Amino acid sequence: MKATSSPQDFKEKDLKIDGLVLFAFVSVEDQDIFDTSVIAKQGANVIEDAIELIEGFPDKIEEHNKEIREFNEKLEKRRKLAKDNPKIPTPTESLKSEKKLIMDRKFYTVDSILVYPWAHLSRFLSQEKESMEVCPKIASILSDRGYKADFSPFGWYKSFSLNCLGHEVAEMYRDVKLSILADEVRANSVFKILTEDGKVLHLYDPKKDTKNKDIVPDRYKGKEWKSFQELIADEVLGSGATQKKEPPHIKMMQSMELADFDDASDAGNLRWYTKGVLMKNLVKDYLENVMIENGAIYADTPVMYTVKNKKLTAQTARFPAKTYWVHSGNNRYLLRFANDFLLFNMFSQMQIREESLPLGVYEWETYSFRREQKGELSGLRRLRAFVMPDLHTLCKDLPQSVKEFKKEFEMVQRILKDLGINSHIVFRATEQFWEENNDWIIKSIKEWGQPAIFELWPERYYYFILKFEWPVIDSQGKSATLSTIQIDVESSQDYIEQFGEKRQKYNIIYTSKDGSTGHPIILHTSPSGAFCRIIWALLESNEKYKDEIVTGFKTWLSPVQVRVIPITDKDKRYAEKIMIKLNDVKIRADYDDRDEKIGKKIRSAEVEWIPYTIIVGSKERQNNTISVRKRLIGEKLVDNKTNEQIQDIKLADLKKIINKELKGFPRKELPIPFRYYSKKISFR
RNA sequence: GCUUCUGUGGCUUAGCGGUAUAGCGAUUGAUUCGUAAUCAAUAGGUCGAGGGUUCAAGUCCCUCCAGAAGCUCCA
Repeated sequence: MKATSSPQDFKEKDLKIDGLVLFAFVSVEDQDIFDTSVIAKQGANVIEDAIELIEGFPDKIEEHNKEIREFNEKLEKRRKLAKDNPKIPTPTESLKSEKKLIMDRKFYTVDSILVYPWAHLSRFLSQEKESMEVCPKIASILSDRGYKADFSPFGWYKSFSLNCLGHEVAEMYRDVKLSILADEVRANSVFKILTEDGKVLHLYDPKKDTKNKDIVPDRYKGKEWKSFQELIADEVLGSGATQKKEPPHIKMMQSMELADFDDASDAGNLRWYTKGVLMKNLVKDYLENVMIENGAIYADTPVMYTVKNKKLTAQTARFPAKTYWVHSGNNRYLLRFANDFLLFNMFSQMQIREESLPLGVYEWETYSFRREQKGELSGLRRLRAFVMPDLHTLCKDLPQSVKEFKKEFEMVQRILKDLGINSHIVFRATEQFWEENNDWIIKSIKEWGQPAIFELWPERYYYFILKFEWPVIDSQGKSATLSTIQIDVESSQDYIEQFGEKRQKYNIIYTSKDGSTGHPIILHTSPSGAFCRIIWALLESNEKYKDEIVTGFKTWLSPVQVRVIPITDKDKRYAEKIMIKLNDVKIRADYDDRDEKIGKKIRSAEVEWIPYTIIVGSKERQNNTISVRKRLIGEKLVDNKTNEQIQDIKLADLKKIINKELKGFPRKELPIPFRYYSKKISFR
C-alpha cells in the first residue's frame, strides 16, 4: 500500500484495527521533507514517548496522591500541635485534593498505533510529494521496534469522531522540528593540552577517565594557573559543583547604565542605554577599520529567511529548537541565528574569480536571534538577541585557508588586546586534520606563549575540520567564548554525503583563468565575539581582578574619557570652557557642575572609572593650566593607588597625551545632555 | 524546558501574620571647599501582577510575570 493524497485510489472499504488504538495525527511541513527518514524517526520517538506516558499514567497518579496524603498528614499534625500550644500558629493551608483515574487501569495501554495524516495541525503544510512518505515511514519504524503499527493512506476531511479515555492523555500536541544530530561523535572526543612550549599532554579521554578524577596536569597545579584550571573544569568536565551566585556584571551593567532587562520583550532581549550604545558603536567602527585593513569587503544580509530553500535547511535543521518564527502573509520565516545562510546563498549566486581569493566578507550582524532555553540565559553572557560581527573568507584551497587562518589568528589576538580582554585558547579538530597540520598549530601556540586545551574528534561531524575559540573566564570561574575561527570544508560543496545521506549544500564556485572551477574553503571568523559578550568579559574581568588591577575600560572605549571638576563656584566658567574645548576635538568630556565638595566629585569620577579627571581651582585659572588625575586603568594596584597626578600642565599637553592614546581608534562624541553632570539623563 | 531561590519608594535594602526600616539618589536651605562620600530639612511606597485563606497578608497558599542558580544545552 502506498500513501496518497487522492482517497479515490484507495480500493478497500475500511481499515480495520482492533483493541486500544493510539491515533497519531501527523502534519508535514516544508522543512520536514528535507530528510523524511530523519523526521519520521523523530516522529516515531515522540509516539514512543507518548505510549510511555499513557502506560505510566496510573503510576503517576498514584505517586501524586501519595504526595498529597503525606502533605495532609503533616498539616493535620501541625494543627493538633497548634491547638495544644498557643505559641504555634495554626496552619491555614487548604487540603489538596487527590487526582483520580478516569477509567480502569487496564485501559491505559496501547494495543496498536494508527499514523494518520491530518492537515489541520499546521498552517504551513508541505505541498511536496515527499511529504506523503512520512506517515508510512513512521509506521514502518514503529513496526520494526515491535509495535503493531499501521498508517492511513490518506486523511479524511473532518467527518470522523473519536472517543477518548480522558483528557489528561487524550490530547497531546508535539511540534517535532527536523533535527540532524550525531551525538556519538562528540561523546567520543578526547581532550589534550598543548603546552606553551609546544608539548602535548593528555587531559581527558571519555573511554579511560572518569569525570570526577583530578585531570589537571602537575605543571598547571599552581596558584598562578587558577584561570587555566577553571577553564579545564568548565570546558572538559562541565561547570563545577559549587553553587554560584548571580554574576556581578548584571548589577554593573545596570548601575553603569549600559544595558538592562526589558520586561516588555522576550527574555534575553535587552535594552541598551546611551553609554552602552556609545560603546557598541565604537566597537563597530573599530572592527570595521580592522576588517578594511585586513582586506575584507562588506555585505549586509536580511535577518529572516525561508525554510523552503533546501540549501538553507541542511544547516538550520541542526538547531530546530532555537528558532524564532516570523509570519508574513501565507509564509513564515526564520529569524537568522547567524548570517551564514543568506551570505552563502549570495556567494552561490556570485561570479568569483580565482585571483580574487582569498576574499573576506565582513558583516556586522545588526541582530541575530537564538531562542536559547530560558534557564540558559544569564545577564550579558547568553542572550536571545545579540549582535555578532562575522567575517567569512573564501579561500582557494586548504593551503591558502591555513595561510589565512594564521593571519586571522594574529588579527584576533590584536583585537582582544585592543579591547582589553585576556582570554585563553581552546581548539577542536578532527584527528586527521591534527595529524596533518599540528606543526603550524604548535608554532602558533608557542608564539602566543600560553597553554591551550584542544579536543580531537574521531570523525568530522560539523562542517569544519578546525575550530579555534577564545574563551574568557568570568569572576566565578565560568567560561564563554568570544572570538572564533573555523575552517569550513563543507558549505561550498554541491552535495555532501553524511550518515549515508546525500545532502544539498550551497554550491559556491570560483572560476580559474583556464576556465576550470572549484569549491572554495571558507573560514568562519567571529573577530571579537558577540558585542554583549565583550561587555560581559570587560565587566567580569574588572570584577575578578579588582583587588589586583585598577578597574576601567580602555580610554578609547570609555563612555566618558575626561571629567572636569571645578573647586569653587568661581572656577565653574573656566571648567566649563575646558570641557567644551575637549569636546570640540572629539574627546568625550563632561563637567561636574554640582555644588559638592571636591572629595565627593573626585570619588564620583573614580567610581565611574573615568580615565582622566581635570581639577581646576584658582591656581590653575590664574596660570591658565589644569591639574590632571590619570586613572591607571589596567595597571597593577599598589597600596590602593589608582591614579597618577599631573599638576599644572597646559590643556594642549593633555590633548596630546590623549590623542596619542587614541591614535588608530575610532572617536564618537558624547551626547550633549551627558556633558553636564546636573543635566545627565537617568535611565533608572 | 525541569528543579530550587529571589522580586519591598528612582537605586541598594530591613521586616517574614497586627497597614512599612535605613542608606544612596532627588528637591530645598546652609556651606565655597585643593584630590575617593559637608550638614540639615522635605518629598517619594496599592511591598512584581492576579486570586485565595484569615477579624487582619510584603509576611501563609495557588496561578502568572520577571531575574538568578543547578541540570539538560551552547554548529
